[in-house]
Amino acid sequence: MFVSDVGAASGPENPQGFEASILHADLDAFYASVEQRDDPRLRGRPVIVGGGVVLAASYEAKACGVRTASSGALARRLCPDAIVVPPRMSAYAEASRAVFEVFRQTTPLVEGISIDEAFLDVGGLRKISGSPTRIAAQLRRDVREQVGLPITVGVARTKFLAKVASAVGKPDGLLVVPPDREIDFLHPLPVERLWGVGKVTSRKLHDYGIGTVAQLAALSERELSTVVGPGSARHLHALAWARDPRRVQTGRRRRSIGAQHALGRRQRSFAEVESMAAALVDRVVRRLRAAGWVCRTVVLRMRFADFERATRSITLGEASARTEVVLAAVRSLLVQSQPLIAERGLTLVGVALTNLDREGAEQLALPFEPDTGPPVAEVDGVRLDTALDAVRAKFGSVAVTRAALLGRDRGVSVPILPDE
DNA sequence: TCTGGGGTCCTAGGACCC
DNA sequence: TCTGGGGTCCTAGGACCC
Repeated sequence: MFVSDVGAASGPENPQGFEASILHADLDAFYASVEQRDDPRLRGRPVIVGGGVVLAASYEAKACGVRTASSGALARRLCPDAIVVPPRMSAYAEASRAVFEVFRQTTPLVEGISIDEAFLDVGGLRKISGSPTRIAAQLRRDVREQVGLPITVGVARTKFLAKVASAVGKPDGLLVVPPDREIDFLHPLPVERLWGVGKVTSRKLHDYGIGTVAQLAALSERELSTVVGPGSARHLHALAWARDPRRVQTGRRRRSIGAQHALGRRQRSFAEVESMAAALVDRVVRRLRAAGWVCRTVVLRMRFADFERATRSITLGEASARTEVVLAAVRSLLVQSQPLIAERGLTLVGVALTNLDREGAEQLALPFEPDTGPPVAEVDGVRLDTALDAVRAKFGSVAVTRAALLGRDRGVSVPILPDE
């Protein structure tokens, strides 16, 4: 029904402004494909990346019903022949860099969405590189030849349609949605294809008798808002009628940076939790500094035995990338949350830094904190970097008062909270 | 089935300021 | 005794995505 190969794509295209010139390029089963590329024995066989939870499944494994994010136990039951390999994050990061290099050879207008997908605007390239469809086909060949990975590309007039097109075109495909076929393409699809419809919204819609995009589109925005609220209604109604004015944006800056660690069901002492949080802080501020950022808000993420989540946050008086400042904030949030943790049992602890900003070098020159070098201490089985020890040595504790964090007290001579 | 590790965006109430 | 309006920031939570 729709163009799915280059040969069929050479028909007349629409006038400027209505042209399908946005590409959504999405690597297929990315981590698993990298593994199959690097180990010939894995080719053609079901491959699962990750142990406890499936991070990626090759298409051979997907054929057995294995899905990303399903539990490893279930995956092995569904697909006993699958080869399970541990993730090699640095290999994926390297592959991603190479693929994005190909993207940028194609057009400077590249908006990265994640490690394995991006939008490309090729609207102005017709004279140089040909039609968007031709460019998309060439891009797929280039990625295959230069990086050795399969990639699916969706081509459409809007980002959302391009994204849906690549999802429908998978694996290893090219799908073009011509502007005059958009509604025909979109309306038969299940509502879950709409960006912003997950588990909760999907249930609400189905309870209301809405299963397809066409059914959703038939509702007035007002009626839809009684089902999903005004914000979602506006957004979903627009998408269902193929309205999506967002442009491809280069150089979008990130909003937060974080690290987290699942703890399992075993009861942990508060000191143990604290040590893990300190290790997370260590990791995340290193990344922060390596990127040349400072943060102003520190968020403690928690998940409990019943899988409910909670966050607690604190905004600093002054942006910082200093380990001891972030550590003190996290410590204070942990102390604040201690009753909650004691009552509900912690199964995940995470630290996120938001309100990010670029900062000058003077902020990064720190009195006692090497930016590199191995962690030197081990507390409760968690390796810490020297900064924490320095803080402990200096203050006898890594907790400072909230007032100090908020910048109302200056310097290091702040009152210290009791360690217990 | 029993759950990892990274993110984004939106909403809403309260504090605070003018 | 009765009592405005608007704006920004902070905090927390919810939903969603890969």
